[in-house]
Amino acid sequence: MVGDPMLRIAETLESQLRAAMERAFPDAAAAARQAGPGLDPQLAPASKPEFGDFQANGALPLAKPLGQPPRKIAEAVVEQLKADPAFNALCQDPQIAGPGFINLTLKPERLAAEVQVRLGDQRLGVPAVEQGAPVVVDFSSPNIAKEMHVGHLRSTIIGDSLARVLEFRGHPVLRLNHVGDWGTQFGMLITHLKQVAPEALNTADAVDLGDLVAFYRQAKQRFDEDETFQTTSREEVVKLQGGDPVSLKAWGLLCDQSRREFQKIYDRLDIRLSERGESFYNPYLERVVADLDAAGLLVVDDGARCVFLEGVSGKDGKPLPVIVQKSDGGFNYATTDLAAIRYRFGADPEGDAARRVIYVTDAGQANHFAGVFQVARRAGWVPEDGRLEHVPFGLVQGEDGKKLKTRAGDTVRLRDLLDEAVERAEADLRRRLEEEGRSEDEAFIQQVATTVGLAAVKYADLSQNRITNYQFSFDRMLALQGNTAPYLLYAVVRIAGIARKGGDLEAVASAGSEPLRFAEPQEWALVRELLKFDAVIAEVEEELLPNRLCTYLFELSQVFNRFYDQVSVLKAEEPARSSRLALCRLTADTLKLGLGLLGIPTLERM
RNA sequence: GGGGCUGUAGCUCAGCCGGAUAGAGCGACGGUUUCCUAAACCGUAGGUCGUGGGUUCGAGUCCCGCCAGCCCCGCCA
Repeated sequence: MVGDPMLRIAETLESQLRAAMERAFPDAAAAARQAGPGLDPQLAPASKPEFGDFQANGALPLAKPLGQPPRKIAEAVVEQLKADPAFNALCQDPQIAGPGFINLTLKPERLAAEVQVRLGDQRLGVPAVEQGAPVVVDFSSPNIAKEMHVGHLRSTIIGDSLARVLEFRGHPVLRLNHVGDWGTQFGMLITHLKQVAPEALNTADAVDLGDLVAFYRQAKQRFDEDETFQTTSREEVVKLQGGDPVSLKAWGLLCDQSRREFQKIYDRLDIRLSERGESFYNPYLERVVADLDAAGLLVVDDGARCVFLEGVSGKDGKPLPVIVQKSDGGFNYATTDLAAIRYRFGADPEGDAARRVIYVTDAGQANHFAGVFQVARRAGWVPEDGRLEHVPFGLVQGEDGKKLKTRAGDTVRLRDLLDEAVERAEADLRRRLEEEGRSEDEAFIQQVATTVGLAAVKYADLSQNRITNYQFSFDRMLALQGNTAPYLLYAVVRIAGIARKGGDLEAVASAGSEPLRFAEPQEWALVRELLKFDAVIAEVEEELLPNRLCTYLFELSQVFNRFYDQVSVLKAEEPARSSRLALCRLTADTLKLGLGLLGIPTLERM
């Protein structure tokens, strides 16, 4: 078990700095400890490479209380630091800069040693947690009888990536597909089909998914316009939820059909997912309502059973309700979500015993989840140390800046999007082959086009901070230049090329090799970039922001491309050659692992 | 009316616990290939961080007001 070298260095430095500050200013330290956690060295990664590896800003806030200029304070701290042999073993002489920053640069041999450690480590310096309670990641969640469209892409890809990161860290992850297979929509659809296409309700594959989508649209329209249809649909839902065999059979057929279509998309995108739809929680709904009642949280209002939220008021200043049972007796999505929360945190045979539950849905549902989470907490269904998190992402907007709506008909189907991505990647590849006079067989072209096209789609989505809305654009999403998946894949390909031309990447990673020797600034830049990986993974695990990983991998690729451009590897003399090969090896491993955590496979040639 | 999110270069976006001269990509302009894949590299131009206050040694970042866009607000999910 290697631990997390860079993180450990940061912690070591922090405690050394704190000790130095306390020796320099014992009175201030005592006072700070009295008031709170004590003196804070404010250690942070250096904001610019020329400042070294770390900067400590802790001298500045002391200027006022101590009545001394901050640079003088920094000098006193530095003096104490230089008296610490452990510090001197780690760092070069600290520099004081600007108004009173203390800049720290790690000793080169220390950095080289860290690279060496990671070369021999499968996990590249990222520690594995002890196996603990499961983490539930609820993502993708398409609706039965609807086709997956671009809106589902974000949830699917972001959720998958978060699950991969959590799994890599060693958490047992439950990837749950909370498909919309229950509720009013089925009442609508079954009622409509009974009238216009009854065969679809008792014969498998009597209609295909495209037809089903059309029927759904018609049913939705009738539901919005026709009060009688609305009532019949609601009755149908109650029958279904009550276990009526005819309704159940029809429902089962519809689900099977959609499920097969979803699976095709998941297979293409290499998404692993356990289906556990809304219907799964049906047997628990009554108890949810009963227990809310027993807890004294339930209020009947206008015939509906509600829990009124604390701290959230609606139009008239009245608290906002979460409706858990409709006036017609039917349950709705809030009830299902409550049952799901309870089940996921619940103890083993009747639950998942999770400690962290993550929902990857669009930001439009933020209010809904805030309400449901509050009710679950007040009902006592979230354990003390349980984390219940909504991971919202921005809406996919049309060219008009408005939400892309299913009903509007201008939705881009996910399968069409993926097809287009692969086609564009293929056309681009064929053009390159032509220009470069290369000749490749058809299998190679298909393989590369598929990988590049799908990677471009995934990366386009993941590389953006998920919280902001984005305007859907084929050109932007499928761009193959700049900060895109192909740029990262290309860096891997370049390293594979070095290996093909005689660079032994296996040997440099074996134990007992010569110490690494670096001299060029491009080498040091790459070393420093490589050593950030573990901190990035820790951050993604905590913040659930895959774009941080994307940014890192892009920067690593940039630094590598500069290195590759300006420093030759294979033609270098020893020991530079082996040391550079080692950097190539670790870069490739880091990119492969990092891209893998984004759900993107790499290539040897492209 | 209430609530949430967003507003940073021509466009699309990063910007971590408040830290030094606000960064990328695209687009524009100019350059680099007898050498490991040029899907690359280097350079130039481009900014009142929506706006007005406040907090403090220091604010794109925190607090308040305002403006703009999007989303949500009782029996759809």
